[in-house]
Amino acid sequence: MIDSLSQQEEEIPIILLRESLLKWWEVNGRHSIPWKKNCLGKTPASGELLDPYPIWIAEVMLQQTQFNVVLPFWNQWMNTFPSLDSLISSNEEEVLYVWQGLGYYSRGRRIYQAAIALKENQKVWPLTLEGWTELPGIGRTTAGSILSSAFDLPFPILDGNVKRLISRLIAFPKSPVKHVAKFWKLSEYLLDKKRPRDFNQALMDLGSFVCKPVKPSCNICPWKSYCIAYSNSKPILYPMKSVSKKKKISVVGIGIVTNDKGQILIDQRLNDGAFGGLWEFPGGKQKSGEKIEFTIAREIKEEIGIIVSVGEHLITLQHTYGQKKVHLIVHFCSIVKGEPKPLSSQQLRWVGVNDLKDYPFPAANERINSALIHKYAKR
DNA sequence: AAGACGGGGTT
DNA sequence: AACCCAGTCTT
Repeated sequence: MIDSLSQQEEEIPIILLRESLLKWWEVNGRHSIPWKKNCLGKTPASGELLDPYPIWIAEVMLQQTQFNVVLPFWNQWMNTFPSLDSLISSNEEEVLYVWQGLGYYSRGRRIYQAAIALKENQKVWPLTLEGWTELPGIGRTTAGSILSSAFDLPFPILDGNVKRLISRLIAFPKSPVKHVAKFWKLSEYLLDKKRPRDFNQALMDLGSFVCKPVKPSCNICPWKSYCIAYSNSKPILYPMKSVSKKKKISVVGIGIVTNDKGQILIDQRLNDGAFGGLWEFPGGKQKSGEKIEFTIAREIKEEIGIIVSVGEHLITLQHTYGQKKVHLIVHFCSIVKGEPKPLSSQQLRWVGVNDLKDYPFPAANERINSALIHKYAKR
């Protein structure tokens, strides 16, 4: 049972670790976080309750975004939506407007969805892990942060900082990603149950100021004398990475459906999901054993509800985005039967080749568009 | 170009 | 439960 604590780990000196960390934090931690002040603008006493609303907003903003980036957006947010009630009486569009520039817009959308859910729950703030995690956009780490920050309740956290700290502390020889259960147990085990708010913040501060991913400042680390990676080895080796899997190539068949006016059929993707709201030519992923012409016909039947015959090849291109490689194989098609319907997109449109430039396409499609323009110019 | 990252979705 | 994903930033 690798995910439970070994005897050796149960002997790690938690009392000394807690004491030394909190002592370090009192001098060197971040103590000017606006959402961690009470209504008098003071640092709260142990056990004192804080308003969860500003903390919730901050913690969601802090997902994959650094503190100094978040701060101005949080200020703007609190000016625009100072309370849960003001957020509820607003709408998604205004929320996204305030979110503009912060990235990961689904976070903003989920905050709004969660606000609506809270309203239906009589606007009572949850006091349990499940109560928070069932809200959109809140996983276990964010829930633990909110519960410990707002109510000083003893819930652990496990973000990248904590995974790195623990990996180094015990010189864990594998990727934490594969052993999250064990890391959750260790985070809970380490947590000072008498001062969860301060302790979790101290963990984060230690991770961002001292136990950094590169160039950790071990010489000033309060855990220097307890850290196995420091004493034995090189801290920089941890956390271990999981063996990188090679990115898989997917093959996508795309149809240029034309009508007798020489127009081309394009569709607008749904707003949520990949390339939300952008326009594309109909098509989709090739299934194993499928001929690409069949893929195109099948996808167009599923997405547009028409039967097409797949004709001349236009272009094949490769594109890499994120972790994925795609091969796009593009064929002309003509309608054999049926009336186009937007079965899995927002809308369809017949457009002339010269009007394609007026519609936003995913980057990979630009080369298809220029191939089309080229082709039509020669006719 | 490739990896890290927290929540969520899928299998 | 074990993966995989989208989107953004860092290396």
